[in-house]
Amino acid sequence: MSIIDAAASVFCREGFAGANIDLIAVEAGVSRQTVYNHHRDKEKLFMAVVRDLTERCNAGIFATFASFPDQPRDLEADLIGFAVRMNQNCICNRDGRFLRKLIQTEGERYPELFAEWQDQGPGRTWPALAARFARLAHAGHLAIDDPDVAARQFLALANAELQITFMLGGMPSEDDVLQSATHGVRTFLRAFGKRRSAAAVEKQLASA
Amino acid sequence: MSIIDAAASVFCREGFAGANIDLIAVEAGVSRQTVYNHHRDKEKLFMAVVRDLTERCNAGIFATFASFPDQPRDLEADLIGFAVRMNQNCICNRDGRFLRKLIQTEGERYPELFAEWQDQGPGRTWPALAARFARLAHAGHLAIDDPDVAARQFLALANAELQITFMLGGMPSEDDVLQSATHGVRTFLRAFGKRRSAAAVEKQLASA
DNA sequence: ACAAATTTAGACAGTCTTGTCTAATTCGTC
DNA sequence: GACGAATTAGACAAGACTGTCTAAATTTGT
Repeated sequence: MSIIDAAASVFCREGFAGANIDLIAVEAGVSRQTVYNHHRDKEKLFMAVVRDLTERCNAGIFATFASFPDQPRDLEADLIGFAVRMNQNCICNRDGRFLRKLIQTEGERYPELFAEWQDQGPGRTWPALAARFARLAHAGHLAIDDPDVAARQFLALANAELQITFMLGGMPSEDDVLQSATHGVRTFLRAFGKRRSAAAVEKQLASA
Repeated sequence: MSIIDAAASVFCREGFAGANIDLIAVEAGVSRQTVYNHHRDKEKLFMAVVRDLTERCNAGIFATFASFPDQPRDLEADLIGFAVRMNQNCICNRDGRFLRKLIQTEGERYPELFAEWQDQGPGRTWPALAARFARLAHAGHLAIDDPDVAARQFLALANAELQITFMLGGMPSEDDVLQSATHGVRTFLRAFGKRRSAAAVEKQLASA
């Protein structure tokens, strides 16, 4: 395991103050001095960890975006699949859990570092997801007013039942992820799906 | 400020490992020895803090539940008001932010303590909120299959746009809270509101 | 095989923290 | 005012951690 990986693990488990450089060195399989050679001090090491995690998470998120159902065959099933992949590959995986925890625990202590994360992370991924939903709406598959709002609500709904697990830093089971995604997507489609509205049917009735 | 309050503040800012008992004593305006007299050691003090916060947050949540719109005049406006109160009085206030942060940062280290929180907190509040929505549905104001799912999704939607602020431990502005609640409730009602469905109108058409 | 660069083990000073102890002081109550 | 309980300041030992240093060992490239 690389020094950065070991450091990520220890920083997450113990917090910045509680993290022990000796332990990081042991876990990385190197001597303490090597840690200090590569990364000047504890704080620099921490920054390197956050940057590394942000980068890898972003890569995972954009890779998963590539599987967004732009031309859905079964909209509900396709969106559920996408939500599940999003969770499994980006939010619940090692990097995602670690990054989230570091942001939560140390975010206030390093404003500039996490401002950078916000720009590079959500600042780039949210609009990208919103654009996908906008295209889906434009193609007639959804009825969306504000794609940015819809994108945030999509993720919020897909994770609605995993909140407590996330809070405690745990890893939800595959079943939990699937169930939360299923319920979330169903509600999302009840809100934004393009069933013929009652008004449209009435109009059709009137013209008949 | 009481010892518990000061400790909550310091534990949240610095984490358990980084929290300094001297600092807690100063912030509480007592001597270090008094802290040790009241709470045997750091860990006991931490437990007392979590218990106290859980209790106060629960009280606030149930107090806010009392203002749930059981007989809504304007369902959208009433639910938005409820969502805003929920956020302002329970989730974004001092106790709520502190408790959330302690759960996130130290949850894994004290499984039994936070299992207790889960039982006493979400374990009691979620079903209570679900019951309110069930009643609202039974009275004909909403079309809900599973009130537990709906309750979780209601909160997820109401907070959908505050996630990043929560992650960083920040305090969203009143405007942000109102906007997130408004968008969230609108989507919630698009999904669960009782407009006549297209199917119902068709049935009416067929019988005519 | 050799030279340069890197890594290692271990010692080390300096700092910080926890939790205890003691003796003096303050507070509440009668 | 007097007595018992609580609080305070400060010293203290024991332990932990960071970051540096040195000399030996190992790896790397040629």
